[in-house]
Amino acid sequence: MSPNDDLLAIGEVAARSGVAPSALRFYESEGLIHALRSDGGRRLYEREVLRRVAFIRVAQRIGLSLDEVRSALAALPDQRTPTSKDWARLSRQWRPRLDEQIGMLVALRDQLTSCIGCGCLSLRACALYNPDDAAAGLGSGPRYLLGDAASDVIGR
Amino acid sequence: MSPNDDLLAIGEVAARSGVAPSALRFYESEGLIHALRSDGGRRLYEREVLRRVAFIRVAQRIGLSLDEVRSALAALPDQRTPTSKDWARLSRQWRPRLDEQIGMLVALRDQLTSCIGCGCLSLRACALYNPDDAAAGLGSGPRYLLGDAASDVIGR
DNA sequence: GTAAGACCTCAAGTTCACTTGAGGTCAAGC
DNA sequence: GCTTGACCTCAAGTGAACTTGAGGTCTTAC
Repeated sequence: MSPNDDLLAIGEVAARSGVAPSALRFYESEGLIHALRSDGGRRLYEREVLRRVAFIRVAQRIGLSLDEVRSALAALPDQRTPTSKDWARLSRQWRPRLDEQIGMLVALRDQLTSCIGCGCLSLRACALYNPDDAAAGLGSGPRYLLGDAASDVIGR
Repeated sequence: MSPNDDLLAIGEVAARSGVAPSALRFYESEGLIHALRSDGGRRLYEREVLRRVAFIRVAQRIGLSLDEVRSALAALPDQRTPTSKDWARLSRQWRPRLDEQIGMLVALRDQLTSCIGCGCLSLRACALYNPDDAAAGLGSGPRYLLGDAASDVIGR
């Protein structure tokens, strides 16, 4: 592999994408991006990787885990460089997710004054207390989500 | 402390709030809630704790860390049981945060088709790539946020 | 030709919000 | 009186998404 066949070193990709080199190595270890190697063993990235990284970061902002991102990326063509149509197709899938998240927060906001403001803040009756499966992107780690278990009311 | 002066055992609080006993102990260790003790050393909770726990969980849904929740709770009166007015005052503070989050997601959605759809997905120009300080609630752990470092564009 | 800096690998550490487990105590019912 | 189940403490583990560090190699510029 010749050293500058329009390929980027990891530092360059890092600078251009705003993603740390360690993160890029990590993404590679996770199978999210791919790099060629120089004779000396250094990573050489095709320009395409910038779009891939951008995709990953935006997907994360929307609340996808890297696992989900990996699945999404798996839908890209394997044997040719993805076109912008390919990327558009992928990102269109975010739409419902975004809509859902927005709806969730709006509902939360609408309930906020009336619900806590009124002093009920109950666990059964209060709409604030029905996160359902909508806890995407809030915090990390194993966690029991509020669900059927929340079955009582605060007041006597 | 008499064993049933209208106080709740940890299991009861757990069942009523939907929060695991281990989490309640954890919250206590973090100074978020407080418990009296029985002669035998068991935790006895005042009814008020249910509202406190509810507050904590809702705050988390909005994206606050436990650290922030602690600060918020510090604003509650120390010497008397908080009234619903007190709680309302606290939760009103969530409003701007919620508004901001919603705005962020809406902007993201609005940009989505035009931005990725058009194939630009650039790092400098694309609105998708200006998370600023708005990464609240996305994932965990130390992480470099996209910022000034993201300073280039994908296309040549 | 050599010094500096960019890069390599691999293992271990970090944060958050908890959970799990070990080893033991307390309280209620029979 | 004894079993059972709820509870106790304290230390260590978990998962995601990385970062940090140690110890070493490559490449470039002078």
